[in-house]
This record gives sequence, C-alpha cells and structure tokens, in this order.
Amino acid sequence: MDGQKEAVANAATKSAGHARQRSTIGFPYTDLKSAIELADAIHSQVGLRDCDDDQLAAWTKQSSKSSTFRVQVYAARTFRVLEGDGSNHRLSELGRAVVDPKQAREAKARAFLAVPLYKAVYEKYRGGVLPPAAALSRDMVALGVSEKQKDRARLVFERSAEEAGFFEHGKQRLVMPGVAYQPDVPGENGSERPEPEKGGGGEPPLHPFIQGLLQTLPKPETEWAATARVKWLQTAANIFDLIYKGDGGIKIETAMAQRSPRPSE
DNA sequence: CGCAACGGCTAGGTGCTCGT
DNA sequence: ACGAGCACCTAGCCGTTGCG
Repeated sequence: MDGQKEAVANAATKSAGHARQRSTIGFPYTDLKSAIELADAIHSQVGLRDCDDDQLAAWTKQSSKSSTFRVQVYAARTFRVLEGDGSNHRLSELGRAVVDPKQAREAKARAFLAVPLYKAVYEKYRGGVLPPAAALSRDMVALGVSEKQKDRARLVFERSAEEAGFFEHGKQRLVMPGVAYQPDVPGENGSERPEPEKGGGGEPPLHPFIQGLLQTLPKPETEWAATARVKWLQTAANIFDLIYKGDGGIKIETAMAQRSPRPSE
C-alpha cells in the first residue's frame, strides 16, 4: 500500500466529515443465494473437507484478494452456511443441509434467521404486513444498521427473504416457509437448538450427511468405477471423522487393486 | 507493549436495467 | 432519451490478533 496515497485519502475522508459509522447489528452485504453458491462450490469440490481462500475463490471464478469474494465469504458465515477460521473454510452443519435438496428448504429458512438483523425484523413483523421500503430501511437503522447502509441492508434482506422462501405469500408479508423449524438461533440468548422432530418415536433419523451419502450410492449390479468408489469411501471416511467421536484419519487409497473376496467365495 | 498482518466491514464509483 | 433503482465491484478504514 502506498502510504502517502493512504494519508491523502485519510485526510480527504476526515476533512469531508465522513465519519465512518459501524452497524451495531450483524447483517450480510450479499444475499443468501451468493452464500449458497459458496456452499455449493465447497460441496461439489471437496465435500465436507476444508478448503482455503485461493481454492474457494478459484472455484467461484474470483480472486481471493477481491473484496467481493471476502464480502461473499463474510455473508456465508453470517448466514452460518460456512464456518472456519481465517482463510480456511468448510461447510457448517447448516451449510450441509443447504446443499442437500431434501433439506434445503428448511435449511434456507434457518440460514435466513441466523442473521441477527433478519431475525429481529422477522420477530417484529411476524404475522403482520411489512412496511414500505423506506420505512423498512428506517426500521433497520433503528435496529442498528449504519445509516449509509440501510438501503443496501434492505435490498440484501429482500433478496435473501425471497431465496429463503419468506415471500411465498407476497412481498408484503414475511412468512416462515412451511417447515418444521422453530426460529431459534443456537447459542443466542440461551435459546436452545430446535429439535427436528418431536414425539415421533421409533428410530432417530439418520444424520443428514449419512443420508446424503447413501443417496449417492449406485444401485447394485451397476457399473461403478474404482476411482469413483475410492472417492465415495473417502467421503464416507471424512463424514465419519466429522460426526463420530474417536480417532479419525482414515485414508482410502486406489492402490487396493485386488477385489476383496465375497462372503460366499 | 508496540507493531504488523489480517480480516471484518463500509463507502462510493460505474454500468446496467427498466419504467416513464 | 432520461432518470431512478439496482447490481457489481474496488479501495481502504478500523478492530482484532499474533508475535517479537
């Protein structure tokens, strides 16, 4: 960075009286759709494993240095579909659900309400009619959004609500899509995690990862290339590492060229 | 404890779309 | 044609964290 140039920029900003105002409530600068794109990219490239900035940026045809990319990553974390530290990224539990077509609808609603600002707006207007754009922007300022960011916050809010299915009954009403989810954000205000099914009895449902994994399993008696099998098994190993306690680190290698004997043989 | 690096976040410019 | 609204993008401010 050119220090002199920066100093000039600082002076210009300060002399013009542009005091930077920071929002006091969390909200993303890009919409839920762009966050899901990142989740999709990670899911399709490395599944449940970690990736870094450069990889994720390349998969989404961006530069890891660009602020657009950084804002997108920040948004994905705000929606809680991605997690990680620094330049490391991985799918969160919510992110895994978002990329699973069977759970996407509920997961998107959860992601939407994971944003403090959106949850506050939802709580305020649930069951009622949303105000016009200008009034909604003002409400967002009252909730803690920076004055200069109110319109952007509202736009991103509206697009995200659309993506999450909250506008299924028209843009005048913010309605939780018909999913079995109670709008609680884990770890906030002592609220508890929503339980997926209550009083259902019987077998607990399989972990979403296991469900997703099983869905990708080819039918018996069909062709399944060894490399694809290794990939599948390695993914399974990674899932086991993630969801089960105990020592992990299982590594599947293509070197196992010989077929293991069938039980009947 | 001070400095540097990093990452979160904001401000604002540019170009496109769409309604009038 | 023109203006408003919007999407996309970059520059860079500022708080946090790690390290010597």
